[in-house]
Amino acid sequence: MYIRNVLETGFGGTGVGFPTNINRESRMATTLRDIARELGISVTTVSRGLAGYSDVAEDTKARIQATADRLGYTPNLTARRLQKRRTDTLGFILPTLTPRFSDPFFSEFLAGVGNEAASRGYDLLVSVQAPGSTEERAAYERAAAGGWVDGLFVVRTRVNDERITRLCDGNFPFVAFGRTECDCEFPYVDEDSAAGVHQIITHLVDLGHSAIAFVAPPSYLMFGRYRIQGFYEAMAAHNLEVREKWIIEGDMTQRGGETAAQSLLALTERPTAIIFGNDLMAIGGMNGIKATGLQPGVDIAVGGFDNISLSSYVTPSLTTIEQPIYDIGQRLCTMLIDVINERELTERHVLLSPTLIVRDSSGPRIQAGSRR
Amino acid sequence: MYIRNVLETGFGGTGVGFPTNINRESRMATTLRDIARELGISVTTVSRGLAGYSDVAEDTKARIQATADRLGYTPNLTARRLQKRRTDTLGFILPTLTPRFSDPFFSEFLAGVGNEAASRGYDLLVSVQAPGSTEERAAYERAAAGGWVDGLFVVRTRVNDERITRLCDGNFPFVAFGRTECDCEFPYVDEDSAAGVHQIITHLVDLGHSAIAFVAPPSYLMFGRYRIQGFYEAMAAHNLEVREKWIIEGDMTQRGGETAAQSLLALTERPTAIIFGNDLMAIGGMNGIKATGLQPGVDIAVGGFDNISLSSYVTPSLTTIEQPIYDIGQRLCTMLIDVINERELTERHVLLSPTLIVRDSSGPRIQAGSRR
DNA sequence: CTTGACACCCAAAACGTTTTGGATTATGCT
DNA sequence: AGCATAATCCAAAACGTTTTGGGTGTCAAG
Repeated sequence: MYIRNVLETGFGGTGVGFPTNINRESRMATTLRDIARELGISVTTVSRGLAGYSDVAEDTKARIQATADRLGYTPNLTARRLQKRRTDTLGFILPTLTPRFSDPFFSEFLAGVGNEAASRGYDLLVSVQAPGSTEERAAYERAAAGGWVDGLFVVRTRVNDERITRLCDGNFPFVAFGRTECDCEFPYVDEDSAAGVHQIITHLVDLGHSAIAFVAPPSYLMFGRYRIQGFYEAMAAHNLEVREKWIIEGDMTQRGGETAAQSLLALTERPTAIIFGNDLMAIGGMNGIKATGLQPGVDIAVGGFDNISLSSYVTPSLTTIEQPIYDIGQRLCTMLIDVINERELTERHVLLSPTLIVRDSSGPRIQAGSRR
Repeated sequence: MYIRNVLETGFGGTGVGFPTNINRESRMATTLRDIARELGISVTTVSRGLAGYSDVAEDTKARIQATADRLGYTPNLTARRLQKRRTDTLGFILPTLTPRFSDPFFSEFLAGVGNEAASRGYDLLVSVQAPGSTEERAAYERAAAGGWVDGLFVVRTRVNDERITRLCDGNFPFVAFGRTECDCEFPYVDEDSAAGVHQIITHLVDLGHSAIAFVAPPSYLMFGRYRIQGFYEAMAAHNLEVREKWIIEGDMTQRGGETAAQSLLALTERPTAIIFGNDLMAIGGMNGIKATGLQPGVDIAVGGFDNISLSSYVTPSLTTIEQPIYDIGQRLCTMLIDVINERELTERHVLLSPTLIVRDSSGPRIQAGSRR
């Protein structure tokens, strides 16, 4: 016999290859039609009644509501979305460097975005994809064209970020945490990383340091770029020499910070201070320093970036640059909702001034002994 | 004039009150119909062609694919979902105690779930809601009935968890991280918390401790309950006296651990060891201990729970009970997908045996001097 | 020259909602 | 009575996809 309606080959779309769902009979949700049939009125009236249109008599409204409650009616979101052509959902594609990541950055950002979204009646669709992967590209593609979400958050912007150019081209609503190098104009919130590095270097110089190393974030990330740039500028502004060996690119993890610190301390000419591109690396770095028998905050000054909630709890507590990720998430969320609803943004480009948080890891004033 | 079709009153459903979307004309996505019209064939054939049915001539398939690519076709997921009656989306309602949370637990769990989901072609819908709030209830209601998601993760199970009873009643696919006290049967993964506490207490007893305090997780959380219970049992097993004053309920945050530690050390009869209900509290607690001039790991032994990635980076490094949250997330995700697709689970109830990770915070063997 | 088998295609229905464009009846006003 | 107005209600279309239940033409075997 000739078999039809059976999927033999691969899939064309983005669907998934699971066996067709056997009828889950126990879960027959009640629909508008059920209510309508029950009351002997039309589906239209039920729909409009529930939606509160003045079109429907108060008395009818009440009866509709009553049977809706009795039958345990919940609107089918998918159908609603199809008709309204909006999903009331915001998308967020997590760029995880390592599959097994655990970056407080994300949970804090998610908290800010999530709380704000929830209070505005939006849901959050999260997808985890390796940055630059084809899967990531596919996810953005799907987002931009498939009615997957109403708008997107782009985080950890990259230098020449193809995600952004793609979304700009497609004219898809999105907001970014961070800037990028491209011609297109888009709403973003960013922290002035260069200014942050400047502050921390000034702080270290004030403490008497001049041999300052930098464990940089990956340079393909825009904020990495800015921080590195800021590092050079600030060093120049203080007339300090920059040694190329004292600049190492880290991978944003504790382990990365640890190994970076150790390789810096293995140099014949050691720095007296190390700035890390984020707190996670700084915390790992301090461990690396301890492992070589030195004390961070005493023998080596350490500075971080982000002020994650744990940085005040490590020992020594971490001198760092505050980055209010939660607030940024919240703010970006309201911005995105405004963009989606085509409201004018009061500010399309927000550049936050960082604040230095001095704790113990930068240590006390040192003798000018190590000056060169 | 009488105005119609304008929403004067509130909404009936779960919709949101934004102005009706002004036609975003620039974003007219191409549909199957566009492709069909272009090729002069039917929508059916286009759909089946893209889906790879043998129903369609190879040549036609190729032409369909070509124009689909040319027109930049992406299937409308909402329409697909409505028709297929499945969303290929898994739901996750984050119970955040404080609005401004930042718990590595969630980011790690999200990573595990998210990676697994992505590789299986599922998306993740995340909502942030305060535990026990009406909004949380509404979110679960919507999930269970509205075709919002295909299945749910329930985390941080509570004693007598109404979320679980509700989902069981509704026969909705879900899996839980943790058990609960109710009659219903459901798939879960949990760690044997009681056994974990047992291990850590045995470790402390081996080191010579007998005056052991416990900063417990909230007792309305099921794992809190188990850990408290385990504490009593283990103490009894070692013939150690439990002082009620040495048991404090914490709020799972660093700050909570800090204040708990300080109030324990303010007692006239001090414990020599403190076990914290999670690593976050333990890290905060160690700071509290330092603040009173004592050294954790030297004057006071400290144990945690979870083994978050930072616990090996604090000073002293934290002795704790490993809880492989990432793996649990991954495992729960495959379980949930199996449940959704009505496959038999190989294991419906997984109870993981914890492993003790000894680091510096539990300190060396002490004199039996403080024995009573 | 039938008769199947086969390869390819399609119209219509369905999913559950909202919107459109009236229809129907009652009410008040000249 | 005649006419506008108000108060309710509703059938049908639409959203974009997949599934159902066929149809049509070709070719080889009888």
